[in-house]
Amino acid sequence: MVTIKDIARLAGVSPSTVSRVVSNHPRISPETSRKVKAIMEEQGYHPNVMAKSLVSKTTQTLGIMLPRPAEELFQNYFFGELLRGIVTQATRMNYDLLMTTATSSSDEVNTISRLVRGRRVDGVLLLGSKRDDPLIAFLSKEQFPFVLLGRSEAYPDAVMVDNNNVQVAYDATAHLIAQGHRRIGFVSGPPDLTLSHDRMVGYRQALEEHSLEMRGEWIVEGEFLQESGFRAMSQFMNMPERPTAIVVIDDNVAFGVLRGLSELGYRVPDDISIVSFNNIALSELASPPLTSVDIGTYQLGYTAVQSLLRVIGGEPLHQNPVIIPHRLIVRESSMYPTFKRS
Amino acid sequence: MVTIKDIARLAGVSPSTVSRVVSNHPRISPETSRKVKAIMEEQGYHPNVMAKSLVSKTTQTLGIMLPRPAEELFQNYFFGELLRGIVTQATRMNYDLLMTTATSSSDEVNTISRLVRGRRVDGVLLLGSKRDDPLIAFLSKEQFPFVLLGRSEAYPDAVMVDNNNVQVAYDATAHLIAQGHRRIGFVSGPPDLTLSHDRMVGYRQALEEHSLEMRGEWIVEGEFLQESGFRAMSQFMNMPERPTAIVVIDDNVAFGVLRGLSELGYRVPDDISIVSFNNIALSELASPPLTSVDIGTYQLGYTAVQSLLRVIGGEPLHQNPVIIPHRLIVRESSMYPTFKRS
DNA sequence: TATGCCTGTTCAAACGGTTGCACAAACCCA
DNA sequence: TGGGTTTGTGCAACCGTTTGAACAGGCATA
Repeated sequence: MVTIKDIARLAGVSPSTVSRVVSNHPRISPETSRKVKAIMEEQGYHPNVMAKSLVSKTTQTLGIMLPRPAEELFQNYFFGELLRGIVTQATRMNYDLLMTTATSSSDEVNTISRLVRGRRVDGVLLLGSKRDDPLIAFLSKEQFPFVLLGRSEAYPDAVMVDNNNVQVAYDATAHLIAQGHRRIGFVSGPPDLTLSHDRMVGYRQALEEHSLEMRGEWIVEGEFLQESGFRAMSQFMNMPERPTAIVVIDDNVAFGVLRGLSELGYRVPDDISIVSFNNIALSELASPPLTSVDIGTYQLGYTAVQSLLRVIGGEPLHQNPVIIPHRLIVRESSMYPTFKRS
Repeated sequence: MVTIKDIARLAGVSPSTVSRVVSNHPRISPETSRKVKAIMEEQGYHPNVMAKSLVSKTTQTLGIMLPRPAEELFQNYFFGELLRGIVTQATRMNYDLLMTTATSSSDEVNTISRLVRGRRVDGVLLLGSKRDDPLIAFLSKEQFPFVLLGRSEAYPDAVMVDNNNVQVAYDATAHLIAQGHRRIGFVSGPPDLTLSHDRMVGYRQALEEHSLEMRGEWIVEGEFLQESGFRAMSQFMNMPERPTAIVVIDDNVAFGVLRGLSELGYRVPDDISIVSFNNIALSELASPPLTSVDIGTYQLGYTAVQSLLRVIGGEPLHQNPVIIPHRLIVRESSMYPTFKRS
């Protein structure tokens, strides 16, 4: 392992001089700089990152905490796209990414506290938030830089990047109503997630504003898995008065819904219409192609990193939360009247 | 920031004693240990990771280098599942994961050299390998612990975790032959990837052994993207003598193939049969469900971490490369004769 | 009672850098 | 020509830990 001292010795200067060459200190003579740089190059010297951050108290690393259970997340295209946004922006800004996950949810705070108090990272990105999230509580109390990809009611001062998920769900539901549907169901995600909650609120709001019936049995809560969608369908379709359209919390779940319906012998959108959220690449390739709300997943990740770096740098935020715009992409799965007419 | 010195002062002992309490040194009296631990707890003390690794020369961190272009990878379910295997095993073994990617392919070696020479990580996981990969060359030369998720001909001593991709493709192709197909095409990935190369070899081997015709125009190379599959179809289906079955490099690409065929008005498997690789969760939900080779993606990631930790620990490897078993999952997309008969 | 061995703790150096301060040499200008 | 300023470099302290060596006191053994 070649260190700064080795370079110094070989160049016949002191370690401090080498250090200053590396950091382009203005008072280094061009000649020395050239000589030292040549030797560094020749020896393949890179400053030891640990030593550096020990004195600079900065790591050029962002922590990303995968929520529990991580399994669910990984099986979702959504995650890959989000991660892409995160990695792209972090790399561009010369930051590395440290990924951790806890082995159990009771271990979550411990895991992050290791990162934070061990000064392992300069800031933390929280992917998704529970409605009462101990991680947010911890990071707030520690006054450690973090950004929440999502929303927290309990900590309105937390820096957040999110969609307006109430509006997102409202738009999706309103679209179905505009298509003539009057009985609309909702396949939701885990109820303790802010995301599920917000979308549920939007769905309810849309029904209410149009004075449509809201039935408890038309709402099913599950996971972000295809299975959940699949199971929800056997529940729904056995009802005497079943919905004619369904809002689904996530495309992945919607794939399960489609499969469930096809196994039960129903056709989409003729027998029942579907809209879902996130608009992953495959939505377009489903049969039928899924109507879905594009929530700007890549931009979500990208922006979150941007905000986090701002927090770390102590720069002011223009606004909080940052709301990423969404857009309803209408495809065949919800083209009920039009489709039937044609 | 509370340091070991603060704890020492509050407990009325020396920093070395605190350090020894943390590491459960046998010569610490139970009483001291109790006292110090109480104070650590009260102060929320965690050892500074940087300082620790500066002296221990170990980081408890694994680097994972995302290949260029990262975009392609992220759009693939395959990646999420692989990452899940990696994260799970790393977390279980108390290692963190550092993700980097290069901004350009010329920057790849630089990026990894920063990690390696900066002693930022204890070992590196290389996801996928090009046939002549400068990263492998670099890591080999540096004698830095790394594991290749894939295969390298140029560096047979590198530690590798891989499928037998020749056999994988052979099995898939042989299955089509067994179904009665005689004209079989291949939609491949980027030719410089070992993966594409190996699967191409397996495909060729199967054809050869059954004395089937091998036509250059029946082979198309593309990216791991749906678009590639889509485009390949317009090429194939315009040929006077087109294949009756196609082997596709990846499920994601196969989705594009399916869409292409459906837009051109062909039915699968009646008009043309499809088999592909990786067996991502959605293969089952495609229409028709995709025949695909399950390559044990999760296990691939999981095992790679295991191997890497073994290399880092200087433990002997039982075998190299470690070959993860695969299994052909036959679904409707290749059920040509059966399907037609029924 | 002197000797050696535990036991529990402290001391100080080391890990590989950064940086404020000191200082010598060169330069400038009156 | 002498004072002040600038320029280029070195010294030494410091970041927060670990760890080998030293050491003081207690205990057992001969």
